[in-house]
Amino acid sequence: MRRSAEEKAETRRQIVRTAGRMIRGRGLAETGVAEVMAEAGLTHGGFYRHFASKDELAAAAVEAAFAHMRARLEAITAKAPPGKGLEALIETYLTEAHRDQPQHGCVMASVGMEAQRAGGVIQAAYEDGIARLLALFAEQIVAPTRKQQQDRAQAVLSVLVGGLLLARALQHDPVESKRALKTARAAALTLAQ
Amino acid sequence: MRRSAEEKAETRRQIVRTAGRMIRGRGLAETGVAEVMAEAGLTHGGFYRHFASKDELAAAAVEAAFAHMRARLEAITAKAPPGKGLEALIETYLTEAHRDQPQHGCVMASVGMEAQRAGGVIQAAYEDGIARLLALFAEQIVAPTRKQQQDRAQAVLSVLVGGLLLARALQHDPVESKRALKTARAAALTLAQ
DNA sequence: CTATTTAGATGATTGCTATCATCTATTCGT
DNA sequence: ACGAATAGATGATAGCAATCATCTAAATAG
Repeated sequence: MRRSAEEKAETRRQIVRTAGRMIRGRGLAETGVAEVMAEAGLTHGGFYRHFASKDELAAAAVEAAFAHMRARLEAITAKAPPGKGLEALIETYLTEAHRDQPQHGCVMASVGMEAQRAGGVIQAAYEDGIARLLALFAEQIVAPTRKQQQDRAQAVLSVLVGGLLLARALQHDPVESKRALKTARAAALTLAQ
Repeated sequence: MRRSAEEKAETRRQIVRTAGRMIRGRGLAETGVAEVMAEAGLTHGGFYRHFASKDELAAAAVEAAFAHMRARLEAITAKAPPGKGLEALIETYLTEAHRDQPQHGCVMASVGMEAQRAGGVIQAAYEDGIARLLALFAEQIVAPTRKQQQDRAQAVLSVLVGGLLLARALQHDPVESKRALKTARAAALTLAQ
């Protein structure tokens, strides 16, 4: 059942999208090739027509997830009033929706250490994604020097990720978890300036 | 080759300690029962004399790792000059040593989301560990009200974990990685007051 | 001192996962 | 239109991991 080049590319995108969701939602090791293919409406056999290995799929998924996030964040800063871009980013990141849906959220918060430990192409895609994310944050920060912009971007990203992780860890106590989100939002704003 | 009750307890401690190291260093899914036992100087067969399942071992390992960390951190605050306890905690957490040795470090930073997703006893041990860690931090924070103490503890823990994660993600660029540690230390100090 | 218990070793077993060989139906180059 | 190429399906295969049955030698109860 051969498909056209365009159909193949769309299939590939679909596989990558599905893998990205599953990896963030269930973890790298817990996501199997066959499951991804089934979820994408295919069987496991055709997988290797698209990827040389599970690792290459995972790397593509990490890359795509970061790219998708950047696109969303850029759209948000574009819509925000001038000078309020970073605030908008912070508000978007530290929400209950993001806490409750890791499968659609930040790779760093869902599979950070796993991607790091994986090594090879996965780690490379992860590290690249982080670097670009940092750059995106830095752009939105007003500071006297470039160095200070970058410093603050690092600080802000740190609280965002740590705050989200903490909010998830406290999820069994909804009040406490919401508090963690709120506290982290305030902290991020403080560190931004 | 039956052992005395004392020997058995020591063997168990050894298994838990080994598992804690391996789980933090390599990940939950990547750590096998047989490997843990081998690393502990035993064969895989005796495992079920000590634990009902891999999950129970993992839960025990998470709990022990948190307990060990609390003990270390409490020792550090005890040695610090009065009023400087939190500063000492921050300095200890955000070091290159901690960045480079996840197998001896904070569970939240090494297997946070994995433990969360695992559910059951592992998740329970993880969430309990976080709660106690937060309490330990709160104790060291000087603030007008208890609520403010807890808020700041949440904020500080968030930067610590996020900062460590970021420093690890930037490890390929040692300068940038050290900068992330330094920035996060400064941010944590700011948020503490 | 003997009988019973059991820590740990050995060796299945079962189930899952990544990967690959082969098949088939379709599409594209010519 | 026709033959080569290939996307995806079907169906192995190989390896690994968790769990368990059984065995053994030592320790403890009586």
